[in-house]
Amino acid sequence: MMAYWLMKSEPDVFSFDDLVAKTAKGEAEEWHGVRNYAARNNMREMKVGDEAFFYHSNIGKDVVGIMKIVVPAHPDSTAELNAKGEVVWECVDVQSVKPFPRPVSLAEIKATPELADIELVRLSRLSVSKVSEAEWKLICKMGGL
DNA sequence: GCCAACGTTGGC
DNA sequence: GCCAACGTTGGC
Repeated sequence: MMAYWLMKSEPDVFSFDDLVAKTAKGEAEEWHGVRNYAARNNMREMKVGDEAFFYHSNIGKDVVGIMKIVVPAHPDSTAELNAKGEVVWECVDVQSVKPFPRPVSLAEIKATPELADIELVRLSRLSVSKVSEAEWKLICKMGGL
């Protein structure tokens, strides 16, 4: 079964446009740098073909587009090993699917009663969160898709 | 720049 | 295993 996700990135570090440019060249982006177990566990659950919202945190604070998982969870090449020499941190690889004609802001999401339970709001510090099918469809609609 | 919400660390 | 202290994220 297909699942939906939301992944945050600070656009001055890596933006949706950066992902679109990479995808246009036929490359995928390794979503490295996640150092939180709940976020990692979510990435471990992702399957190739799952779709995720790209959220710009700090700057913009809006959902700007859709991406897809193209490689399932694998060791994060930027992560250090733990004391036992084990890889603790993992990441998936993603490519862009399409931008939203109109970005959906965090303020709009918070102002929408149907989205009151979305993890983006409920677990505000989690950088990789789950999105229900109903939430996904509504946010796509709000974004003009 | 501040602060709330959480996660992590380390002493006991 | 508990909990205080501290660090980080991210919105405001």
